[in-house]
Amino acid sequence: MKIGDVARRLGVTPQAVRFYEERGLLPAPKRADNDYRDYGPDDFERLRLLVGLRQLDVPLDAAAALAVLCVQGRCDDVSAGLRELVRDRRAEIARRRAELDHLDRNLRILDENLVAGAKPEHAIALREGERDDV
Amino acid sequence: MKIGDVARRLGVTPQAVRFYEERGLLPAPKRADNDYRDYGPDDFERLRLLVGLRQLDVPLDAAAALAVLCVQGRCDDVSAGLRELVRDRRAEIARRRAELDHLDRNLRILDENLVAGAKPEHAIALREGERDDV
DNA sequence: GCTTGACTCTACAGCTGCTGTAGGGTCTAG
DNA sequence: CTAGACCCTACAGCAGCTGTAGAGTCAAGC
Repeated sequence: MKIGDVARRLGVTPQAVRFYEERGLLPAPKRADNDYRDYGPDDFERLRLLVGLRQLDVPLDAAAALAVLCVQGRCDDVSAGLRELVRDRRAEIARRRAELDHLDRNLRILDENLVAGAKPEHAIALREGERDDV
Repeated sequence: MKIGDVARRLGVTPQAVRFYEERGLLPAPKRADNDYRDYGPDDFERLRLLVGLRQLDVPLDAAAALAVLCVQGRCDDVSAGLRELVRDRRAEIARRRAELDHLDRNLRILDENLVAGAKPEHAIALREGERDDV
């Protein structure tokens, strides 16, 4: 299979696939006579795992490490590592959600102040983190 | 005021402040005899606005543009631009929240599957965007 | 007067995870 | 034979900084 085919099937760009290879996160597939990359089922599977993990927002290096364990059939290690990773990811997501909520609240307050006629330079105050005048 | 002082008061690093200046988002302050940057009240105020807007996750260029209008006293323009920006930011936040929720749901499902003893390589499927096997 | 430590300066590399561009080669259909 | 869709490499760029190297400056304490 050519790079465009695997990329299409996995919903990524050919550049991304080359990028993974260049970073050593995927083994280089064999090349056809015209020097085109030629992906076999194993290559495809490994890339599929990598892409699937990336869609779960797993950092690239961790995703690659898990994918390699996976194709080596070391499922138990993978399972353990993966559950830990999932825990971390979900904690991070909770954190980011809280951040977004906080941000949204501040933006709402800013908007309300502006509607009420507050001058922008006063409405834009520093929030939490460092105080100044307020 | 020296760069470390303004940075501390605004809760950012001196490098960040230099970075803003280098990118033309802040005017270069005058220099003391020893070539240290010397920030006056106006410099400080402009930086304060910039930092405040950044804390609201306003993109750097937009934040800089608003800050300059602000210190020029064109409050009405600022107010209008700012309200529009706030609207965009909040929409973006809602979008990102939805993404995070989606992600968290998928991670939860993955975790449940792993707990139930599913093999990782099957549990890690591609979600929405491109189908494959599921 | 000397050292120590905390600051300042410039200039540039690196981070994440790709995307885009330039400048070429290759394959396929009409 | 040509047009268009693909493939190749190599490198620059994005956001918004952070970190590092190498050097100067300043205040306090001995």
